[in-house]
Amino acid sequence: MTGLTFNSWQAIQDEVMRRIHARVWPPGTVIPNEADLALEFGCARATVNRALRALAEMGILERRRKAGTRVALHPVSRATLDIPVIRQEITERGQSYGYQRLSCAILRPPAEIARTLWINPASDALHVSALHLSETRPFVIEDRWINLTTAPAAAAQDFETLSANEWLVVTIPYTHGSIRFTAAAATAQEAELLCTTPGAPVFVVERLTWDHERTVTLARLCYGPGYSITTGIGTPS
Amino acid sequence: MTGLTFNSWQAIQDEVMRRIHARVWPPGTVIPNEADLALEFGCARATVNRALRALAEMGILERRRKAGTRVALHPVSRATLDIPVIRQEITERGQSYGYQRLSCAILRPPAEIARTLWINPASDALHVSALHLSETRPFVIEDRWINLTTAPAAAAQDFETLSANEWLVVTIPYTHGSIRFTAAAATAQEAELLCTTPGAPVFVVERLTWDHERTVTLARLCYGPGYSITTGIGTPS
DNA sequence: CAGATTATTATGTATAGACATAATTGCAGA
DNA sequence: TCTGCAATTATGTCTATACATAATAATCTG
Repeated sequence: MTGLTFNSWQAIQDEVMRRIHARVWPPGTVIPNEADLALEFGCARATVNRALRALAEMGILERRRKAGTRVALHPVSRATLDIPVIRQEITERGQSYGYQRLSCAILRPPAEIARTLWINPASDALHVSALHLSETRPFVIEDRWINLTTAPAAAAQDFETLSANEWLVVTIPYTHGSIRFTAAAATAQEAELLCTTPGAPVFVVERLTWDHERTVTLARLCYGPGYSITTGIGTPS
Repeated sequence: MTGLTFNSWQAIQDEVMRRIHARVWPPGTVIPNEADLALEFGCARATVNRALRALAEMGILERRRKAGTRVALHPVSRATLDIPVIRQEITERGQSYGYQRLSCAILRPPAEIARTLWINPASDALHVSALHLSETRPFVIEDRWINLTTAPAAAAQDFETLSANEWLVVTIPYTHGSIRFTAAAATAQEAELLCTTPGAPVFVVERLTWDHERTVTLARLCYGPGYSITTGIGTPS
């Protein structure tokens, strides 16, 4: 008996975390139910629910109706990354942003692109490639295909001064998507644009976005050597 | 007046999303307050709060006390990645897992490592390097330094059959940490271990974990060519 | 008029009670 | 014994009300 009453959901969260850390509730343990915990902590069940739900969202607890709440066996660390618009990514580092369009054309996409975008391989799509600069130095190559069925307004744009990256976020909303991170060797063309040598390791981000049932755009962002993404993990506490 | 009543927080969330998409509330708009929305939707304020809070966590809305709730200007896409234990990462792909320890020794860490781990450069730390295999093929090189002040029990382990990766998660808890993703060129040693050529692009993940005020471990995971991390973005809807 | 103080307001959170829902458990019938 | 239905149970959620808190707006004072 602690005798103390925890009256905020944060305090309850901390106490639950403390017990998990202290191995009072080792991984795999089914912890007492909400009603019992509420009684022990001297608070309402809703408050306990709030605390446990937040921990479940972080991947520390696993909850299932009727089965109860258990401490996750493999506490996978969950990292949330914010992927800003490229301009923002650069200006947030206190550097000046530059943009240079390389090409913009409506053309027949390669078979693989057509398949990924779920469009008829015989129909056209908008292809835009551009270079984003940080302090006059090349930062990232943007190679993008836009589904004109979903975003017909894109055909009227030339993306000469405004990047497709920015135009899309303020014009064509998306409901969901997927993102992929890889390391690749720079092609001859990429190397030249990024002022590096062919075969140099580049960080590649591929994004595919959807608006409900339709694909919006497929973007391949190719970051030069030295680029890294950093974020925090674990309980922000 | 819609006349319809939205009685679940999910329905309210959907309706708010619909209005944002339909540009009824374009980016930057301050939306009506919770009380008014509750009245309009015919539900309790707590229900509206639940819906809006979830959207704020996703980065779609920005909320501040008194100032109100506004639609985010730059809807940064937020991706949450689950970083599992390496064994799990491999077995979840339906492949067999193999482990091979390369070295394990208590020694004086390089200056940079000591600084990152916040330990006295004159004191020792535990260094472990290992190779994780997927279907007998090299998958990732683990190069790790463990702070023996925080995890003294690690000194008694030889990590011959159980990887430090797994031993740590079940033995030494951590409260928070940071993670970094980069592309790098394989060194001669890394190339040999990963059965590739020196200079080949490798995907590098660096993780530093803390337990309250003390560092626990610094791990560098070096994934062979072809490796990629994929995750979803946007509203899981 | 500047600066400090107070009022207002929107979000944040707690509570008690109720009902909804999913999933397990156990019982009953074939 | 196996199958299927029903009881149980823990989480999930909604409501109405209340108070806390932070930040802005308004007001008062030197």
